[in-house]
Amino acid sequence: MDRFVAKLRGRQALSEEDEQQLREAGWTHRDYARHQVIVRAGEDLTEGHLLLSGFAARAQQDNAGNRQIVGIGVGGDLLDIHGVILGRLEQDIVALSACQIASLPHAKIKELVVRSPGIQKTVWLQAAIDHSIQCNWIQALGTRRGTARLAHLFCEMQLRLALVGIATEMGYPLPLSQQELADYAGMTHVHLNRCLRELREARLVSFAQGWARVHQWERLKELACFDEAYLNLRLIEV
Amino acid sequence: MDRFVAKLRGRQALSEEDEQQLREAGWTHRDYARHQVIVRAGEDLTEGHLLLSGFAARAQQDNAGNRQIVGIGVGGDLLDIHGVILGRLEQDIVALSACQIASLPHAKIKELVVRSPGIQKTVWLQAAIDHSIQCNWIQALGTRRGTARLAHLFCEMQLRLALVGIATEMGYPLPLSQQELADYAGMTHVHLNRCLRELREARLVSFAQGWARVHQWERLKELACFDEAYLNLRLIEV
DNA sequence: CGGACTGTTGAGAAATTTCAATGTTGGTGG
DNA sequence: CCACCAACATTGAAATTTCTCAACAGTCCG
Repeated sequence: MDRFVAKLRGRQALSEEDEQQLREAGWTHRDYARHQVIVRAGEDLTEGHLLLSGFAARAQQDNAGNRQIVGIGVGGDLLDIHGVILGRLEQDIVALSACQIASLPHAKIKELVVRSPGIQKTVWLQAAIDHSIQCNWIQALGTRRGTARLAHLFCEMQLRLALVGIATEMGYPLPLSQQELADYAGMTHVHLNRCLRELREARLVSFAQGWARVHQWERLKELACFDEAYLNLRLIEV
Repeated sequence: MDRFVAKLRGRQALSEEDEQQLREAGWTHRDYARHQVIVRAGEDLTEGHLLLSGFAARAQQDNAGNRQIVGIGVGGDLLDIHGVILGRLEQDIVALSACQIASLPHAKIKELVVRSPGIQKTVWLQAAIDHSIQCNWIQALGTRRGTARLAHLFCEMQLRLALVGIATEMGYPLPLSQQELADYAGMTHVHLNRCLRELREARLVSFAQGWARVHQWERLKELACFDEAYLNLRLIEV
């Protein structure tokens, strides 16, 4: 059942005992449809959410109604680590596709973390990688524009999804509308559309009907100034 | 000596015992001058760094040489929490002003965190707030431009510095050159200069010689669509 | 005094947004 | 099966923002 708990284990060298504890912690499984809200901003939060399959967005809205997607979660991601300590999130977490979610009460998470150094490390590691991804996205927003910014996005997704076996040589799913992608990339959907066309015509990446395909990895990386070190894809020893 | 350890305590309700443990953990004190590198990107990292006084920037550079400041640390901030688990950072941490730093070996940090739930909570809380700040900065970069983006920056700094008693009704220090501020705001220093002028002429904020002063807090907040909830300024119970 | 860094301004070029219109697709009910 | 509607995608053109290039003033320091 929980191939993603196993995935976490494989990546971060959890012991069998830790894995056992995780599996039997008493996860509640729930399915969400596209556009359903998984966690609502500002509401009291008593459970942590693990995304087993599908795509989820962390979206923030300001008083003026502008929406910014501040992060995208993919299979195997803990979606609201920081909610455990704060007891709420400032962002909505929204399903971008059909999602399978496993959730666990905060109390139980805290207990697991205290009891097992391996689990604690796993959680911290995910937090550290999330942080790293955000830093790099800030860099992309601040220093790159148009096509280069999008190139970064497609590079990052390619690697994150390859890690969990979702991206193949046929490309990968990325179930966002152009409007949603624009909310993530920090540009208007009109401009996004034109940038996508440029990338397509340069035969670097194509994106249509929620499916992305990288045609020229090296040149795309170059355009994006993409350095994958920040994703910490290789194992880290305890 | 450690008024900032005490500050952490005050804010997050550490027990006296925790505070005692923190104080006596064996911090190494070091002073840095403006522009000195405190942590270098990619190098092995064996200590965590607490900024006692001064300002520090997390700065990231890409192959093309573009520099982005992804965060600013102020007195009382743990600068490299995530380095504890990753063993290195992808960013340089650079002193923006004279800085007093207290550092502690990772092993000791891990030990403290395991031994004391209060300290663990303090560290997590800081990580969660850092995350929150980053999310909001991503939102600012993605949805606001020019003066509104800067307005957000000045609002945030006002509150973060007021919390540690640095911002008063006379304003607050912000020891960045316009070039550095531009590297943070994701715009050119030329454009930044013009935006600063606009803010000054609108009598919302003034910034000169490393000193910022907010003249019309409410109107500034409004321009920035600033909602301070994300800073979690109020206490959170254990 | 000269040199480096910082801040300021102007003007034209380029990127991006805004507004508006049109095409395309997929689903739903008749 | 078709008509129709609602998202979604695409394009054009003008307005606005931002960048680039270039020049110049101020300050600090050796």
